[in-house]
Amino acid sequence: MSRQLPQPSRDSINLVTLLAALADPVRLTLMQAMYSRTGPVDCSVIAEGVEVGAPTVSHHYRVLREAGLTMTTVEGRRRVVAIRYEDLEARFPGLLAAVLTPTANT
Amino acid sequence: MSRQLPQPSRDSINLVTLLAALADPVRLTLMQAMYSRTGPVDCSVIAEGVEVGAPTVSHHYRVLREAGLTMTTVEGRRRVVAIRYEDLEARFPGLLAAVLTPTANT
DNA sequence: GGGTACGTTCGATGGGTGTCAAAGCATCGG
DNA sequence: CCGATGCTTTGACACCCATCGAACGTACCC
Repeated sequence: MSRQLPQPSRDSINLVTLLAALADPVRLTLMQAMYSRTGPVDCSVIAEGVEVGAPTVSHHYRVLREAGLTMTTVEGRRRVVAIRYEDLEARFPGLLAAVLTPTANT
Repeated sequence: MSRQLPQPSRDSINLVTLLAALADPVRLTLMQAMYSRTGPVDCSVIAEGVEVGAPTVSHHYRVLREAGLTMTTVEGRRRVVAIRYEDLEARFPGLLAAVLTPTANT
């Protein structure tokens, strides 16, 4: 079956915490990879192209989830992750698009 | 006369650096205070309502400027600061509004 | 059950950062 | 010229954080 990892409620998402979560090269890369796909994706798929070890990737996924950016469900021994589009759009309209659109990169 | 403190060019503004600059309570407060006003404002006016010492405020202004968020000019012994609206809008459209609109707060 | 795969947690380490007190440095006013 | 003002710089301190190696848990499969 599928469990659901704990995450903050929509209303308790903090802007500073959210920005701090995005202000890291690895986490921003992960978010952009998720944003370019539609719907939930396997964690390991997203983590390709990231040059850090597995424990570090796990740490970053946790930070993203605890900041309210992502939603993680456990399916067997895999983790499936998805961006919380609706919650984030309701709370900070336009933020995701402004930060994650490919145009925004160098 | 009025000097102009050094700042990154529009094209060299880095998203991660920018997000890191915004991911601090004091700096976000300063940015929101500037955003609610129109045009350049005296630094000390903005810094009211911030509960840190003068050296710390100076440090935060520097971080904002070096991240490309603000523009500081020296007028006599005062500093005048302004958000770089056009550069930021050209580089990351919608970002300022998404982060600094009062709706975004708790 | 035993082995393998996938992810997490723990402990340690190195670097970065927010904060302040004290000192420094221009600038304005008398 | 001299004191006061406004802000910066320096040095120090405490704290947080990204990273890794090693060990730990589960879940799948033969």
